[in-house]
Amino acid sequence: MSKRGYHHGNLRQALVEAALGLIESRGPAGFTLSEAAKLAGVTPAAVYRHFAGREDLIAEAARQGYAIFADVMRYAYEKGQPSALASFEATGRAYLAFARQYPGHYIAMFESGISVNRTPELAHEASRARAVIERAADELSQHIPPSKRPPAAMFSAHIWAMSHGVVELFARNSPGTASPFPPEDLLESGIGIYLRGLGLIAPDD
Amino acid sequence: MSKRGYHHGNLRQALVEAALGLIESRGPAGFTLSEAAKLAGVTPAAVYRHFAGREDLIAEAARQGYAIFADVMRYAYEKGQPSALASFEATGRAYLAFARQYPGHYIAMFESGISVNRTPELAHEASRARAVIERAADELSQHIPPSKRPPAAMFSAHIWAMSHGVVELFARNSPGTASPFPPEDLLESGIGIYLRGLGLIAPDD
DNA sequence: TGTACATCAGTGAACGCGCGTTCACTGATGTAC
DNA sequence: TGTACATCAGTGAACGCGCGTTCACTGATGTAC
Repeated sequence: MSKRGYHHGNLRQALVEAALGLIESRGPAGFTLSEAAKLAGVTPAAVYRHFAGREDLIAEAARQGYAIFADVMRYAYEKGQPSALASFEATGRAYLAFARQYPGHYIAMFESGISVNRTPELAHEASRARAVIERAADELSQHIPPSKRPPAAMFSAHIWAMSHGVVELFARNSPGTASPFPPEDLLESGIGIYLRGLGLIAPDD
Repeated sequence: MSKRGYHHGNLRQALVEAALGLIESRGPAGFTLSEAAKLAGVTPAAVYRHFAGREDLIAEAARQGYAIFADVMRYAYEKGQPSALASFEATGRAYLAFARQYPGHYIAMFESGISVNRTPELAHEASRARAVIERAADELSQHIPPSKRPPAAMFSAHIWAMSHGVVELFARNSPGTASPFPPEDLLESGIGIYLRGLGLIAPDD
């Protein structure tokens, strides 16, 4: 807002933010290159100075989302240390917190239909995020007797799936469906029951 | 295919099926009224003899999806009777089976962005499906001591969330992400661990 | 400090396209007599 | 069985629209001297 004139200053980032706003308020299909340009106060053609096209803009929005996501998860993980259990639970909560706090990013990442391998940068950030969850799961799995220990990647997948399902089904103001419980409670209790099933927390809470 | 001529015969259903095919192969955004009409061998204008518009066609596709879904779930439920546990597990499996067998319907129902309350018929079928899952959860919850029994709606929500998450993250040929495990195994083991956490199946497999 | 100049971010007009939707129409079908 | 007629499913042309993308351009900015 400070600089006004022929040159924008930081159009690239302004476009990403406009795109995120549109995606958040109108859904992945409601996003339009032209409208993002208009929101940024610029002609559609100007977008091509910074991005190869429409898809490329979405990919960058998703990349920034994965970057934030990975940071948030890692922070939660570290805060839970040295307890493997606390770390694991914290990353689960962080997942939901991220989805609520950055809905535009979340949609760009998971609902826009763009491939995680579209650009190397995007793939890199995505795998960084995945690595945090898997490390948390791996440490936790050390506390299960090896004989009955499921692969760590499997229960990180379980938690990821439940988190994602809660977000998609119950955390969105999805039209017409009222959530029966606060999504935070739903996820927290779900993960709790799951961990009890793994013998990682006491059955008699 | 039997009747060819000026009148189509059963254009309404043909349009729904064309729409489902498009949604399945191109995603919810790739669906186009004009293209569905073309696929059905008809002018776009003809669609308006049977539907109020584009959205209305999608809503009908979703409605048919919920109708099948409810039937499939109920069948699984009944097959598992009189064991509450077997019924519950069967509905979980049926969820995934439905998603795989009717991908077009699944997308129309959960990813097209149309509200479940868009038409009374759609809302009706959707609540029928929900009722089956909730009944299965309710019966199962009878086997938990009342003092430590979570609301049935809560763990039907947990299972729904995990199922949906598995479908969205691991059961789609989602571009660029390879599933670490067969989704069926993932869901089966996830539900197993969860039920163990509720004390509904023995901790020692 | 002032001038000449290269750079390159953004303009504005234009494009071809497919979209959803409308409209007056046409002609196949089925029914009444 | 044959004819007249009402019905209404589908036609075909047209619409206005916003889209993503291209192109030659312009003018603000920053640098060299």
